[in-house]
Amino acid sequence: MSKVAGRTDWAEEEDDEQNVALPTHPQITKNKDGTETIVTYMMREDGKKIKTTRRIKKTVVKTVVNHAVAERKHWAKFGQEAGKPAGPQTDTTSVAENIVFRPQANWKASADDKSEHEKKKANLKDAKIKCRICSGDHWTTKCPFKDTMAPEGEVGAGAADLDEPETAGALGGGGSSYVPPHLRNRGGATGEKMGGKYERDDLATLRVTNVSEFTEEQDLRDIFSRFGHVTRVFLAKDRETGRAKGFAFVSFADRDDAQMACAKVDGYGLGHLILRVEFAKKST
DNA sequence: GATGAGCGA
Repeated sequence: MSKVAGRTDWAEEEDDEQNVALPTHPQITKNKDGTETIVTYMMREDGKKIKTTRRIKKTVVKTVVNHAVAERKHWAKFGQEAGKPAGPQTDTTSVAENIVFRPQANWKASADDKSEHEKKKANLKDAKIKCRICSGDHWTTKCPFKDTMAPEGEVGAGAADLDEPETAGALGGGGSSYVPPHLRNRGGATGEKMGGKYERDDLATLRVTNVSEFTEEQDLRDIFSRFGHVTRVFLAKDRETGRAKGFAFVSFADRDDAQMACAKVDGYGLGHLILRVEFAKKST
């Protein structure tokens, strides 16, 4: 002990060959300088006794004690820890700094930002929307006549395609030049049901449900790509939180591969959940 | 249990 007192390090381990019964509780000695020396003994699996001496500096901290937690600390240990003394055992438990959750310091500001954003959005919504085809209060692209009529002052959609082949998609017509990626290049070699029933070529698309929120698109790609060429993986996520919503779409180049994957992956366990796979239906 | 997002006025 006197040897220990002169040391500057706070913890050390040393073997002890003594053949006496080991104390089951830590031996705590209060030192004059306000520190405490805690000596614990334990038996290692190979029969060696380990004596651990720790010298700690006590700081007075006012702590809010959760009574349920405090009470649990006195429960008898069970399982592999059965019979061990109270408190963390150094051979199985490492005690680390308590991690405290702190909301962002400027959370209020960011909340304000958001409401600003919402306001802007609302303003946009309130702004006058007038369909360029029928002058109704909807977007031109949403016009019920967009397939049959061109916006006022413009040539028909089909003719526009011929006149301006560089605009990747004025097809489907309807005014706005923007065409979302998945609708571009329609009229290519892919569409079997160009009659207009399918918004997207979903003939070889599987809907995967019961997907854990920890799953990523790559995980799904890894699973499905062994059945054939996966052309697209879409994992539905909440746009606000970024959390996976629990379902996904996986498209194959070949419908037969999709069929096989559907049969094989349905019921496959990913994470803690069991995947459910079926052919996708047209989205609403 | 859930059938994808995207622009624009």
